[in-house]
Amino acid sequence: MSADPALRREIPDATVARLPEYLRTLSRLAEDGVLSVSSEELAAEVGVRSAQLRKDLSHLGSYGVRGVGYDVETLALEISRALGLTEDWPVAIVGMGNLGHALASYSGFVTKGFRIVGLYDDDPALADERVVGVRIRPLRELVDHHQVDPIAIGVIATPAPAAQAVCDALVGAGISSILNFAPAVLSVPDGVDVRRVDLSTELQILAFHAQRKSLAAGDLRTAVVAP
Amino acid sequence: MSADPALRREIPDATVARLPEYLRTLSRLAEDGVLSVSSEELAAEVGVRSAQLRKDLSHLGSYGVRGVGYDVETLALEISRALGLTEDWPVAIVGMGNLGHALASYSGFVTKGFRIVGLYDDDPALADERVVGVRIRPLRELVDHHQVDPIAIGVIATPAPAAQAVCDALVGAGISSILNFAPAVLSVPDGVDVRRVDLSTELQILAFHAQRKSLAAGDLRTAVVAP
DNA sequence: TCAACTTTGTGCATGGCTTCACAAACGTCT
DNA sequence: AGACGTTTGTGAAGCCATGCACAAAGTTGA
Repeated sequence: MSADPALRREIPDATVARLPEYLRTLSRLAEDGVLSVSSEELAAEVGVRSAQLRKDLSHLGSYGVRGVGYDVETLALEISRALGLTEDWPVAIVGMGNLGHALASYSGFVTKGFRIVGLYDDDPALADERVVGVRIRPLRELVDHHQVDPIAIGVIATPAPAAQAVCDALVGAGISSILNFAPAVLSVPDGVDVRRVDLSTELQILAFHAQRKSLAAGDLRTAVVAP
Repeated sequence: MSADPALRREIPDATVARLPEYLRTLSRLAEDGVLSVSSEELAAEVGVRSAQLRKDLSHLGSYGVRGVGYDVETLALEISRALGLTEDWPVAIVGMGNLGHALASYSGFVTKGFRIVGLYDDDPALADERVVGVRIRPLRELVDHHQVDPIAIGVIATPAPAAQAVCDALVGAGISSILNFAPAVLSVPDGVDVRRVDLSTELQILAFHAQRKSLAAGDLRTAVVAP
């Protein structure tokens, strides 16, 4: 017998990025009372090819039954395990402006797997306000909090100029997983993971494709440029 | 002489996704009074390899000077042109809960290139409220608005169950670029671009890496599983 | 029990992206 | 004017991810 492949082998980043999507869809199917799905059906729901789905799942182990498909509950559990969602991860949000408030009350957060344990902002106007049952505190209190009740993931929702300083504070406190909503590139030591979510980057990518479409749709600008 | 490569050749998706980052960094350098950068310097700022930066830029044309580097202003302008940001794109946001409010007042929006022209929500409690100078209206008024004053990009910030219906409404009105913040996979006809930003997906990816780190750091779970 | 049918798991080919390494091109200094 | 040092732009190689196609493995029905 071999050990769980999820814990031994390397899972490609591209696969990891798709697992949350599979999990979400499986959860919805489970709620709808669906007991079993084929790779073809699940792939159609998620919007990927069935071969890709099967290859992705093969990195976790072999949880399907040939001729039948996958048991929805089992597969959801195995993906949860692979992602590390069988226990809750404590999350702190720094920067409680509009975005911070939105994130704190976002339903996705309450989803199994994550728990908000700290909200931080140095603006005195926000001090002691409560959001989803957690009190907003000044950032300097984060270190003490982390020592008593460890924080696994730090979310930065401050304006861009403050982001690096906040990041340094988080890293200094010993937090090594950071989700950054500020439009800034953070420099961190090795071993710290940063993921960035940036609204304006996404808009700009959409603008690029929109421009291509409008040019392709008979706009004559290319012809004007060429002699 | 050939026409602008940005308008004739295909720019790889991976490159397009990095251009906004280059542009943001160049804008910051320009504000700091920097006139010229080498690919090495700019790549270090952005966090990519210099060879990658040069290859990315080569898809736009040849705007560098050998032995010197790139003129900051010129390069910023050319990237703006390639992304289609030399004119403003009208944006509408649907769903004005916490997230919608945060997006509307997000500074990234006001950045050159985008302009909020419509805010929509069917909740009567929000009707006629003004955010950043724009009045919130019921979604059914979007079609009329779009006919008078075209909307290029639609942003969906509703809860997941409403997302597909809102998407259908946007597509029906003739909008073909959509940014989706709801945790749902949208099905759209060919020719419509959808980009999704999902908080919980990002958190789950972080959780995966955090778990790997904690396992690698001497946790004995793998040893227990193996015989 | 056995044949027919379904669906998984995966070797292999294909395509795209990243990285390397270097010639070509430019400025500078003598 | 010419040699030298620097930096770009790009062919070529390597790497990773995707998609194809099929054998293996399971179920169903007779």
